[in-house]
Amino acid sequence: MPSLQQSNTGDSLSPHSYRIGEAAELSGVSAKMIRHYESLRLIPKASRTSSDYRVYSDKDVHALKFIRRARDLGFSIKEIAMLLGLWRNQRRASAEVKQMALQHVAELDEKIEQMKSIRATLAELASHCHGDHRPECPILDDLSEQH
Amino acid sequence: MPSLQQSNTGDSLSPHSYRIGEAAELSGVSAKMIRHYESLRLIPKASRTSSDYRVYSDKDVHALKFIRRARDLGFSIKEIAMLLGLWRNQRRASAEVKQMALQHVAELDEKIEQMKSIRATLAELASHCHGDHRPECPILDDLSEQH
DNA sequence: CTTGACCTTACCATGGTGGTAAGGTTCATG
DNA sequence: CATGAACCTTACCACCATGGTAAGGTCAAG
Repeated sequence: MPSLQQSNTGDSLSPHSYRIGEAAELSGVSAKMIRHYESLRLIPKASRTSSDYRVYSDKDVHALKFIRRARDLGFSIKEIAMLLGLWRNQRRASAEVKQMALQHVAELDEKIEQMKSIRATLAELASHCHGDHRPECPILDDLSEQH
Repeated sequence: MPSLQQSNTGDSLSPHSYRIGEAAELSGVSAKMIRHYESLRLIPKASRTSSDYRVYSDKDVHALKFIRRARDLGFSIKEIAMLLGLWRNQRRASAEVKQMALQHVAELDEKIEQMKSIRATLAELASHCHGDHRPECPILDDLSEQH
């Protein structure tokens, strides 16, 4: 009975309250990870009902979506902590954000190049492998050679 | 003093014995990881000196190099376990190996595409960000939008 | 005999996520 | 009002691959 249900009267007039499961569904971040992010102090401690259930506002859900999106874009938790700081900060300087994004792009480029190179090596090895019942296999031969 | 040093008489006539540090240096796999691989049964338990030091042969070092190379090519421990099995197996069938390699190539392709897409999104966002002292920042705006 | 470089085991950390167990709460239905 | 389903709570353990540290044993050279 305490406070939570704000009467589902159909109107979605601003700040609803959500329990963790609803917040998870709305934000796309699992309940598990919401608690985890709280423990990492990525998001503030949620307020609680009298029975200790976590309560989230629309604003909280919004922040969770922000995090979700940033994770999808490959930002680490630490980077997201910084982005959230800049986001919440009124006098946020776009320079910092841009710099982070560009650095991230550079890191991605490096990883992509690495993976492409590995991919090419593997594909090359596979192309020389008969792939039948015969024991000869250039892939294993390559692996067992001295590099 | 027991048994290990096989007299460094310059000749590299076959199976030398190595302690874990040497095996690590020769194979490119850290001592830490050699022990780890042993605990995972990826490699057989090393024989020991009377003072419990692990002892490795040239053949062992060769296997470690195999593992190292396979890791460099992005194979997981489980995959490497399979590859090692096929490698050590006389009647190794190249079909299995080729199939693993090609599947790995396909997974790499998928990951590369994902990363490229993320990279493009980020670069696009960054290109619209002034990157100066102004607070406007399309990157943060995108992150905080509903997706 | 001491010193330093090596080895041993056993533990903890990372990052991001999933699972499970054991218990409390809320609500609808019988 | 009692029961059960669906939710919530905390506290653990797991992955994968790797690095670190601590506390101790061993060995060769000085």
